[in-house]
Amino acid sequence: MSSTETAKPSRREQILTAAAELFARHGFHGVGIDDIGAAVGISGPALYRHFRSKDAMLGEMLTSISERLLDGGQARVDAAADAASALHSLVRWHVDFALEDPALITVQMRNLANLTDPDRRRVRTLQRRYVEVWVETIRRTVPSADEPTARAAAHAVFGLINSTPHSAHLDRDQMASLLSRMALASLTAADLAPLTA
Amino acid sequence: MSSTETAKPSRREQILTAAAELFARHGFHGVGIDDIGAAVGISGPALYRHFRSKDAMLGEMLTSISERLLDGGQARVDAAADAASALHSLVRWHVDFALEDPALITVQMRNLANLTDPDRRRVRTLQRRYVEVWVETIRRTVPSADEPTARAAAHAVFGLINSTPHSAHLDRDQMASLLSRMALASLTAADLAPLTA
DNA sequence: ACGGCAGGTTAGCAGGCGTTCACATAGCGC
DNA sequence: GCGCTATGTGAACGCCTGCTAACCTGCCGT
Repeated sequence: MSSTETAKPSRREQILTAAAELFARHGFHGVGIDDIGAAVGISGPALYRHFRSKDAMLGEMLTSISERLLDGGQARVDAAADAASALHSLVRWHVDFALEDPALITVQMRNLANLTDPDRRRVRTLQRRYVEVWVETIRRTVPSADEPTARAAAHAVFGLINSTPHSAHLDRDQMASLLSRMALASLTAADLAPLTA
Repeated sequence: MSSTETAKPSRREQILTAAAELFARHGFHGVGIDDIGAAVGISGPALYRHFRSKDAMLGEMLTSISERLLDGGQARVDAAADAASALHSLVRWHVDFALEDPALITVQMRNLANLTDPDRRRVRTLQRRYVEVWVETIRRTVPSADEPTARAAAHAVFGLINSTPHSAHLDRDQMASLLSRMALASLTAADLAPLTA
């Protein structure tokens, strides 16, 4: 009874974390099964005691991150009093997530193409739903934006926030503050759909 | 004398373009030499008449894009009358570039790690200089931003603009307008460095 | 007319990769 | 104590991939 629940996440989670780091740095195909093993102190084929295949690791990792992102985002929006604060906490949620786990965010951005077909379908569905949460929230705060514009703006903001890993120049709090402010400011400019700049 | 210069860019450029498209979609390691050949109508090893290796293709492609980005950006800044219009045309330059060649931008964002060591050094140097152009321009327009903040903001804006390939919901002009406005708006929020949001 | 070269072809090799196999061993319920 | 299960190991296998080799061919300058 000393540690019935805290001790469980050991190996599997450990492997996933290490693999995420490696995938983020070298790309899925740039990382060997032996590299992942070495990163957690075991060697090579031992990983197959925990995962069915290398693809399964990526699949599980991307599925879980997409689910967490969607659930957390939805929860923040549901809990918000008004549209403006919904958008605010949605931004804050994504920023915190990206700063908390830069490797995972990077993998999700870059390695969708390396998923197995069924895995890719599942992840894309989750991502689409997450985007939908954003689109709705954006349109509630910036009513003059039509739907395609809001969608494009959402993707652009994801790009802005997810660019985190490439610049560690600031400490976490400053970075979070900067990214949040930039994201929100950029979204307020997402109105006036047509007309050249 | 009929076509001494316009006819040359044929094969080499053609291959590079096709390879960029494939690398962007499947990742460097996810694309075979045969795939690239097939994409330009020749088959497999014929590519070695034009490039020394697969790495050399990526190297040349990333070096050239980094040079074009830097030169174009520098030129826009030099030609600008004041700081504000310098930033404006810098944004416009990058946006146009990203919309013109989404595949190249994607490859540059994602496949730095797959470069050969010497190639990576050269590309990183070029990228650093490009970032420097942005940092200086940002600091001239937003004087209250310190240098690390300006640098982080520049990276964030790159992320915002380069997210283009993932969303083709809008036509080119609308997309260019939207991204430009979002980028500029986000940069105006890059002041007030510290203090939590 | 012709020799050479730019550019293409197919066959084959060597290395690396994901995966499996046969085997070891440590903890643990009976 | 004993066997079962969970976990790890090193060797081996088969495939796939980048690259080279040997050979072909049409164009272009002289």
